[in-house]
Amino acid sequence: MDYEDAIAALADPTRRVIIDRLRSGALPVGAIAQGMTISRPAVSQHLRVLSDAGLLTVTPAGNRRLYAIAPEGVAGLRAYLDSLWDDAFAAFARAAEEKAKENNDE
Amino acid sequence: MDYEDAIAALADPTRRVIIDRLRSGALPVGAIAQGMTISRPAVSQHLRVLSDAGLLTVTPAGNRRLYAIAPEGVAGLRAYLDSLWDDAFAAFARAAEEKAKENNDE
DNA sequence: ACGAATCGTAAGCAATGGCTTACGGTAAGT
DNA sequence: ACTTACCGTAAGCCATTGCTTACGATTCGT
Repeated sequence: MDYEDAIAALADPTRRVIIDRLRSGALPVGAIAQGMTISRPAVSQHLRVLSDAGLLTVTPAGNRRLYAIAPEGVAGLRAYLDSLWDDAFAAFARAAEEKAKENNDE
Repeated sequence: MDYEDAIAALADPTRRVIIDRLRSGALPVGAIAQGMTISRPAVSQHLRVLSDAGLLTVTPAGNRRLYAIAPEGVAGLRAYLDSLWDDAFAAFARAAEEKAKENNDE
């Protein structure tokens, strides 16, 4: 859907670190910020960007808020890249064939 | 080469427009810049970023320089996203099962 | 050999983005 | 009820980035 926001969100290295920490499952903000060099509010801001991009889901659990990776958001990006790869490979193969024919002509 | 540079390069909307123009095959700089709102040097700068990220190949052809999408660069990004999707989906399924068991207990 | 075309690069400027500190708001513990 | 813990938001600062104009280098056409 909005793969554009998703790719912009994942372009930031810090946000990829956050995503990596959520690979094994949902975590509250404090646990995510734990051991990171930036402040907790900074992490919150990054989480906001990732959620807005559709890459994370938020589930309030009492005192805390659990963030988890949204598979659908990742799927959107995959669809874009798959389409891009199909076209890129087709164009590449076509160019290679073109070149082979050229070499044959001489 | 690095998927990190590749995703950062594709995060820019203007650079995605450039990539889209190369989907059907290689083009010289002038043809790419044709019809775009930004100046030709600006396009050159974007092409530089995309090449450095391993997303484009450059082949000098006499007076001009032909830019084409590098399938390998796109493949690197796909690998990262595939890995991310695998983990995200596994965590999602695990969480769903966890929740189902909870509902059973009461 | 000379002029035109194609393209990359440098310098400078305006805009965007990420970080920190400070603060407010809600839920849990006692 | 009061304190503590957890978290989001606002304001401000600094670095990065994307754009333009100006210039230099290389190649094609005549």
